[in-house]
Amino acid sequence: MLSKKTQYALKALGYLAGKYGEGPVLISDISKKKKIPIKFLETILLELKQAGILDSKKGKGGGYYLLQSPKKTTLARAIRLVGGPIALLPCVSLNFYEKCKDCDEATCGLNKAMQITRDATLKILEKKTLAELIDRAEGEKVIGKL
Amino acid sequence: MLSKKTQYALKALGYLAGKYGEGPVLISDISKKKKIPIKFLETILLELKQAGILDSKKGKGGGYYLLQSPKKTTLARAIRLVGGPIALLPCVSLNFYEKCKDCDEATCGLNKAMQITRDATLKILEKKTLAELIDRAEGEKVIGKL
DNA sequence: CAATAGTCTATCAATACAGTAGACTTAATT
DNA sequence: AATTAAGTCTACTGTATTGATAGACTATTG
Repeated sequence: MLSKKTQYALKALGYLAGKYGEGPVLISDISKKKKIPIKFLETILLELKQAGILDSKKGKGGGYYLLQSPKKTTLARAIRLVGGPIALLPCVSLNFYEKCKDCDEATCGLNKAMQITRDATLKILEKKTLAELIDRAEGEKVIGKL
Repeated sequence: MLSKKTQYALKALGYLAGKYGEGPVLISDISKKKKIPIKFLETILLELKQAGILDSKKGKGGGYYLLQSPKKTTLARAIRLVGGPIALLPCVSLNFYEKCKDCDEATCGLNKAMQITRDATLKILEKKTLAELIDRAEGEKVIGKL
């Protein structure tokens, strides 16, 4: 399960994707439209900025916006940035690998099964992008432009 | 990420799969071989018994054993029993579904992406069984028999 | 009856998760 | 320069979940 934080992050990114090219979007706007507690959202957006996928402008007329076209950022990347590993076990994680103590990966059946699962999941999450997160009721105008 | 509990459960089940048909296996045996804290393991095995995938015998010569051939129990089932949902979001979970408040599943991009991911994951976990968890260094003798 | 082995009840510490408060900085507008 | 709008930073806090343990109890075998 993705944490609430990760869910909020993806929702917010989807919203920003729908507004890509329209300049900075207010935190409070995202918060209202996506029903995300504003203070929590602040910390999430900041984290995404520091990770280099968002940028922001301070002061009047400020807000957050995607640095790149929504199609440039995969869901796998977004999830990893705020939510950590995608794999089901540390010993099969590509980005957060940790060796299993007391079990030989070469012969461990669990390791192999989880590796295959991970590959199937990644095949999708590395292909899908923030553009896919745009709500189909709201974002029709933008989707064509990408 | 699977919880420690789920990992332990899968390891234990893999071990029992390797001993299928050899009678009851001691908790302490599983604990030692798979390096699982014995008291924690006790509660896990009990849970698996109550869920109907293991059975046990008390007293001398007792222990735990699989009720059915390892090939009869899928990894998806085992994971759900002790670890809960496999899907990444409640709103795309088949067994632990919860409606998203404030978001329409028909148009939500996130919902759709996570549904596709879930399907890919399940396609594997519903096919793989406890037999696949048998350590390839230990279980050679048994695998042929299944 | 003694020894063995699973079962039940209760509890605990540590961590992660979800969320909040408030002071502070930066930028645009008047 | 003053005002206002907006993001940034520091520091909490409560709750739930996770991972684990202790000890008494029950059932079975020889």
